[in-house]
Amino acid sequence: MIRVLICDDHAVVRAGLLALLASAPGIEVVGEAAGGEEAVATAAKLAPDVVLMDLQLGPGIDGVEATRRIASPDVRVLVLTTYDTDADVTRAIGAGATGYLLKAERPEELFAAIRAAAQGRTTLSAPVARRAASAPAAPALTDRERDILGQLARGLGNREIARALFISEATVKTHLGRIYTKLGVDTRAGAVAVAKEQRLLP
Amino acid sequence: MIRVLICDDHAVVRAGLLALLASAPGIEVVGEAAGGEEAVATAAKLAPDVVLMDLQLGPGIDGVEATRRIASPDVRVLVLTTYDTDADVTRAIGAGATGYLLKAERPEELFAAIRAAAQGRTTLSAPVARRAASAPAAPALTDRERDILGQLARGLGNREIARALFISEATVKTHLGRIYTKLGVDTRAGAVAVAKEQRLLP
DNA sequence: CCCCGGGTCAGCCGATCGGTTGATGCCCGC
DNA sequence: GCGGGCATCAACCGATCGGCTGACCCGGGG
Repeated sequence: MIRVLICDDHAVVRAGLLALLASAPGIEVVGEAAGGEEAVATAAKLAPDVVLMDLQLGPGIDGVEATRRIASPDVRVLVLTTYDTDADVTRAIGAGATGYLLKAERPEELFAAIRAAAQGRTTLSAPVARRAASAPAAPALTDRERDILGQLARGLGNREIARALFISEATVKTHLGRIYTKLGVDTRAGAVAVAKEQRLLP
Repeated sequence: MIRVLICDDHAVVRAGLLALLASAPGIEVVGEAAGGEEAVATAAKLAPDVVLMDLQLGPGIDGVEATRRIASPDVRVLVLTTYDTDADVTRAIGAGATGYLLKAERPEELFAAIRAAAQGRTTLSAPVARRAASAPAAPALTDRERDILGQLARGLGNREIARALFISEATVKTHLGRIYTKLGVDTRAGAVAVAKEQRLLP
């Protein structure tokens, strides 16, 4: 039996997955977690074979960070989430996830992915794999650029962003220019829109 | 038996709900739908007592519109979704939803809400009801203001927005000013951030 | 009938933004 | 040890934005 731990911040979804996986032969749900910290603690205690991990976990550490702390050859992490933006996929894989599935996938795919993950084999949802192949060159913002973008999304002006981050206004403008280029926009409003769309901000 | 139709664009979630509701006494799932149009058609054909409706349904008509077309004294619509923004709640209730539940709710609450909905009684998730009580005065943008906001979120300048909507630049600025006031911001970037946060745009 | 909310438009102002060019310092990998 | 990516800063420019005041038209409800 493959021992599975479910991590999702929505109780209804957890219960649904629990009931769904009960019908899957060879798979046994041994525990649930509603948040990142809880997932890390429960995974350490139960030592499951596979952790089904959602990326959006409300307050506390997010699914990527939880994945980073849990993933190991003994405990595989299979991401099961709604979105398939470049940023999410690359961050999750980078954090050590053994697979990346979309909730839109058919349940049989989920079962198969869990079994594959238990053996250390990676599974990517079709849309994810397809876009990974025809990589449109991911923008990949730097940490500092994300900082600026975060302040920008609060509606701050350049002067205010500068003060908030203890740098000069000139530097803010430089970073913004590069952000525009990477995101393919030319205004702050457009940058915020893309950032929210691509889930580049927490 | 209460006959239930499940509408959600995520196959895994549908399967989960199906399995979960199978364990609820007195509740019987008679069908599934992955999109708005499909939900309307299936509801018409099966005449379920309650439709479990997600608001985010990918392409096509959204959950609110589907609710509007389905809701009746014979077919109650119970919204089951992730977000609880003012805009979503008011639009759903306005469209005739008999209840508004969050996926974060405990499964027992879901069962109870389905039974309540079947009898025409309204159920609101605790967080939803709480905020409805202490109403912080919903902004409520006009149709035209939403139009402007939509173009703004594409990163367009005032001149471009004006051309896109066949109005003068002056009018765009007037609308923008009112949008800022209603959203409690004072820059276009801030307006886009709030719009995405509050899910004011499709 | 008149008022009011929503949409439209105008002109003016100072402040801010976006683009450009150029430069310095740091740390990492080859 | 040297290039290169990253972060930092400067000065300049024209274009745009945000705030303001005032105005017109339309449609519907009191």
